[in-house]
Amino acid sequence: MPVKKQPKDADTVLQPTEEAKTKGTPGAEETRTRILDAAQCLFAAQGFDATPTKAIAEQAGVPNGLIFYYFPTKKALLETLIAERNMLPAIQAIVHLPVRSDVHATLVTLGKNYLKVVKQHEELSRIMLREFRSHEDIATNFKTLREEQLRLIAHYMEEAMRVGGIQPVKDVQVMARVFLYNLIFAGLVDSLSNTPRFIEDMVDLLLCGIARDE
Amino acid sequence: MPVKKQPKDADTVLQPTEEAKTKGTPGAEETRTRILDAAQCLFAAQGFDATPTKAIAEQAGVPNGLIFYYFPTKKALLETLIAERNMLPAIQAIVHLPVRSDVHATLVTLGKNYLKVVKQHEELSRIMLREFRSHEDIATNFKTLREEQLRLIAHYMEEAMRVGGIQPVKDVQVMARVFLYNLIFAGLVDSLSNTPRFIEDMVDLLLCGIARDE
DNA sequence: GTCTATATGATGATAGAC
DNA sequence: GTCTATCATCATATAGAC
Repeated sequence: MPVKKQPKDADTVLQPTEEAKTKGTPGAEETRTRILDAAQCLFAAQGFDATPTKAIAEQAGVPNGLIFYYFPTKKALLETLIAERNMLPAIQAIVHLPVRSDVHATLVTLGKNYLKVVKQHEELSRIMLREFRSHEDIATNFKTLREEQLRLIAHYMEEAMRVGGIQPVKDVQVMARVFLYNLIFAGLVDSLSNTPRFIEDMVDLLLCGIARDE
Repeated sequence: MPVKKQPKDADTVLQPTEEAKTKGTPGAEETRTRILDAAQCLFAAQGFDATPTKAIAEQAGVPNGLIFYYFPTKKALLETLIAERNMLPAIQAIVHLPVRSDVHATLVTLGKNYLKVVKQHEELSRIMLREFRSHEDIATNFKTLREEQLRLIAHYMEEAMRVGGIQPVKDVQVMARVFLYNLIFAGLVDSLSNTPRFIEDMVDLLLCGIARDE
């Protein structure tokens, strides 16, 4: 059975195989990662069902059979991707940045950073958006992720407006939701509106034109 | 070769087969429709690649081989679905409704009607959202559809605010886009926020709290 | 137009040598 | 851990009887 770990950070490897220690041999961990990388890339581009394990093996540079040494089934490969490569930590990092007194600028920065994170996790996000109807666990993960993001963003917005001295016109929850949904859709579907301009316009709209260029 | 028509409205059938005229025999057109219905249902639930033609045939109550009498390939079946069952006419009907002097109420009605149309075309919309990355023609169709909807909604909003005597804070284009993207996402992904309350809150936010209960 | 039987190829997964 | 060869299954699509 393969070593199943949650390598959040690299370098936290438990027992780097003897060969990997001494020579340039790939090592089990790197092979596993290469398979995951290839699967992520292909699942995102063609979808889970349209991607043969053979294609994954080819892109990873390993024989087909080796995939099933590291993952019991093709589906487990998908589930591992979703479980191990979570974008939530990156979002948390963003909302821990300090807010400035300029609310508009703060929210625009938040939007740009958020879109940056989505782009960095684009393949995984696309996979989730595409497969969450077929796979219960992905649906759950996706939903939880959205709720967590909503919570974090709403909290950040609240803080930003408190510091900026702005009385929100409406519940911040609604603002956060409109903000989040638009950025997800803009980032994952309508790549054309993926411009800084769109974010500024949206924040402008959310803030009702006030607090601009404070 | 099968009769390829674009039955926008029913009853526009060209030559109802003799049997269909006289007896209760299904008739070619109905068989074709049943296959399309089954495909639509299954593609939406499991995805195109995960749906065998055999499953479509079973759900339609026809033998597997008959599918390929009406459609040359499985992919053609998908393309026919997208081409023949377009939701744009329904959207056009919505934005031809008269605007009232109460802008808030007008936009809330627009939102509710839009969500209703999306729900009526839910299966097709889900298919588009899921498959547009793999099929060029679906991507094009999807994009065009979004742009058309954006145009229609922006125009309708402009009219609503002109009649309501409200000076829009920002470009109506931005408002329309935020409105549309949120409703698509709410309707197709986050079914929980698919509530009248969400629409009202969103319109409230878009209108900056003004024009409420005029 | 409808149905049965089947060709042909690809797929996920396994066995076992190294 | 890595690799080759292969199994069993199921997929799309076709041929041809009715």
